[in-house]
Amino acid sequence: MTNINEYRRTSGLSPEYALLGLLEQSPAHGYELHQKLLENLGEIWHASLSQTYNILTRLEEQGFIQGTTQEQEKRPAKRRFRLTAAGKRRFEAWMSSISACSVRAIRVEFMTRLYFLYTRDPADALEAIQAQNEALQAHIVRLKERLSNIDSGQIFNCMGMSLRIRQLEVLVESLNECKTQIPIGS
Amino acid sequence: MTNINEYRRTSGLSPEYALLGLLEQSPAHGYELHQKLLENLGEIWHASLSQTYNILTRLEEQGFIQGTTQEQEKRPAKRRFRLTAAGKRRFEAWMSSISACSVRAIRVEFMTRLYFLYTRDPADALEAIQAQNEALQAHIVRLKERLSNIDSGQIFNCMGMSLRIRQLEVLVESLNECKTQIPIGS
DNA sequence: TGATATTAGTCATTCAGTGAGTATATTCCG
DNA sequence: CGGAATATACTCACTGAATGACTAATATCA
Repeated sequence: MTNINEYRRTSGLSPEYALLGLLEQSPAHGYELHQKLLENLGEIWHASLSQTYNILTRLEEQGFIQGTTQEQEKRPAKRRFRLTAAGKRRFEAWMSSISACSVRAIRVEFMTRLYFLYTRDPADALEAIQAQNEALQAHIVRLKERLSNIDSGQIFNCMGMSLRIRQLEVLVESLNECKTQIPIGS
Repeated sequence: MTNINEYRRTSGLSPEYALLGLLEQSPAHGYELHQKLLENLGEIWHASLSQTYNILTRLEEQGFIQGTTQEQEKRPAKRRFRLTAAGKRRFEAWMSSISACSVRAIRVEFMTRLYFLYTRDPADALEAIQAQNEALQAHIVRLKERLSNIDSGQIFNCMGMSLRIRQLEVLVESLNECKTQIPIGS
């Protein structure tokens, strides 16, 4: 039960979980992971190759993945990574969590989760949208309350907040539309 | 003409320019700047006090601001910052630039610029909205083209892109509404 | 009188993200 | 057939965003 370092902050939004998710599907080396990321989530994340390696290095230091070096005669060594038990736990915890209620977190992190949920079972994806939308709506209510407390003379604070609220409201609509685009078994 | 370091990348979105702008209004020390930021743009930026100091330190290293240490008997020294000529140039360049066409950049960076433009001359703010909106619309067109080139089997790439486009479209609407909320002389 | 808030700041650390560089193998084009 | 481009595979050093813990003094209120 080596759960050293297991509870770090839930990430400031990097493709970290996407990498864990890809590794959960099958072990791979960095270059390969970068390719898959581009292919499957390329419009969502924009990680450079070296950024990908950075994250992999960190994940290994934290014990979520483990790389085995494959020496190759002539060519430089490759590293094939696989998920550790701790990594699997981290990924699963993330899969059943809810994203922060910010436009970016939803568009990027939540969409990624949706992708992995969907590849397991489309029904899970629909459920996740439901849950996320409820969280979003609750958040919108809080923000509206906050907006009403801002001195209306502070027009830029008001505008900034209104703008944010409007974006979140549209996000809810968009997620509902997404539901209709996810093909389910039925 | 000391323009060493003058053309760095246009910032990955930190309250940097907000600080320059506040200093352009009048010299101040870090704590004070942090207060003003909270008051005037608190719903837009969320910089901690130490983050504010970090940025001030960097801006000084880069020669955009200059601090004079005021020794005080008993209390630790204060630093009062003022804008240098290079800092003034940097700020002005930013003031007449256009923000990146991302939701966050608009909600945060552009709104900040709007605030400073407005405090100078509300008419400038209206003009800036116009320019920014045109850039946004052009960007939306590009993104739509890109969307149409994504293999429609890549449903998550498609959804991510559609979502982003929708957000930007709403942003354009919102900015137009902002125009009506900005009181002008007339 | 003691607790708490305000003013004013430093320091160390983690993580995001970029750009340049290294090295080899394959493939394509003329 | 040779050279150029492209794909594979990765390292390193850096800037910068952001947080949290810490220091230290004064003012204020109960």
